[in-house]
Amino acid sequence: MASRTIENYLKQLYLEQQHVAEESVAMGRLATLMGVVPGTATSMVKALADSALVNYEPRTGVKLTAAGEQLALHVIRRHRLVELFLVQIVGLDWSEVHQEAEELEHVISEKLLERIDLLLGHPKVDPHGDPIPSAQGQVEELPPNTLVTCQEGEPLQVTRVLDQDAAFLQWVNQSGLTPGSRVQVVSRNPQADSVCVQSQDRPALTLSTSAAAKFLVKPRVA
Amino acid sequence: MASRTIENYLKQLYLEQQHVAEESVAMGRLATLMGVVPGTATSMVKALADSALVNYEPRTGVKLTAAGEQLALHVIRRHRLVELFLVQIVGLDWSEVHQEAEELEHVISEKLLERIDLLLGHPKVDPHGDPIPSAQGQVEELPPNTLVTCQEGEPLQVTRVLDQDAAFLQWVNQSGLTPGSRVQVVSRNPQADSVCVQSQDRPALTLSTSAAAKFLVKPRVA
DNA sequence: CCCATTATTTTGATTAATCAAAATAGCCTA
DNA sequence: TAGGCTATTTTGATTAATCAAAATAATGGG
Repeated sequence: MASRTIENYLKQLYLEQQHVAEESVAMGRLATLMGVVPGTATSMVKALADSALVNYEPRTGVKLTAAGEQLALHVIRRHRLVELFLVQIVGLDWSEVHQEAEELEHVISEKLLERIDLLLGHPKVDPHGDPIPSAQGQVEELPPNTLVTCQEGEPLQVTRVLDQDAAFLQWVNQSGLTPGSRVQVVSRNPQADSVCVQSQDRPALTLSTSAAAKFLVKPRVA
Repeated sequence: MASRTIENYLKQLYLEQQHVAEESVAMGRLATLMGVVPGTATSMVKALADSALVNYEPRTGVKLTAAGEQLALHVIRRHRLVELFLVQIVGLDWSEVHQEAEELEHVISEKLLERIDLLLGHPKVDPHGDPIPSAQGQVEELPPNTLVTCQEGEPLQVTRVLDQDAAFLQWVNQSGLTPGSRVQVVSRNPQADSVCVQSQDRPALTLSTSAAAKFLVKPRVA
């Protein structure tokens, strides 16, 4: 069985790959996510590569293999089921369950996990709206909602930006629509072919429908 | 915070001290309980002694300090509350919860623990009949039941033998009334000053009231 | 009272995960 | 194209927990 350190590296890699358009994750980024110095990430990733859990390109980055992704998905399944369990059955507040699940995800037996899954009625999403992978490691890829397809006023979080053009991404940075930022659609105007978006505490921002379609979003429960 | 290894050493020491009449636990015994070679136990115990969690007499044995006992009791509280939670709320079988609790006891937050305690209505004993220490580390020492004071027919487990005489202990070994064995009182005869006891699948056994009083027992829930 | 058996302690290595700091590679700019 | 900056990798140490095996102490029988 993978150590909890390995499980955490795989999990972070999976989550990072989700909303980073580039295929592979840079070592520095991984080190930051894991809260270790870069050298530690390098040596850990080499070990993961030896176990065929990741593909590692020195000086370029790291990417999960199919096996690594499966393992990551199982950890994420545990995490998200535990979160929902703690909210629904135990009655903790959804804001405190992430930290708790961070530990529990590594120690819960398969048996207990499936019992929890049953108790919750095989749920599809966790309290944050994130999808729960199946026991077979399949994720219900949420129908990719964008700033164009989502509901007006719904609290959202940007998950991914589908355009790699540098100038575009620079503008994204300035406008505060980077992955992770909290946004909501204020209004749409089909005649003007525009979408008005509010990002965090910034002034509202109007962009074209085609530009808005480049932003994948997910529902936010905060 | 103590590592989970330290928590486990302290827990084992506490449990062992419970039903061993001698004050201190021998190193070899501790090593066996922890599933490590004797040398490992020695070096670990030295570290515990440096942290003032145990008193260590080289070549004699080890004994929890007040601080060590407090820590042990907190671990045991976690363990037993988790066990009861898994049976009552999650619906696992009482036979499988020990293993599960063995892991969970180290990672559950104080908050979650108290929530579970509340959910269960501040219970006094776990599914095995073992008392649950309070949040302040107080144990309700169960009134010391013996083969003389318990109910006839009640399923019991021997917890302690109060006579250190070697010949007596040898006889205890032969008769199968060692700590941990499952017994029940078949009948008592005040006139004959005797107690008839059945131990596991052995033939029933009759001993004097004074001999029977040397056996501490606790209720068994199997 | 000495020796053999047994329990315990020492010693020296090992493994996983980490850090600090030096070395190196890649890339961009002047 | 030559520096120079930045990200990455190497190298050498460290810590916690462990084992194997040698050394040592205690105990009990002859």
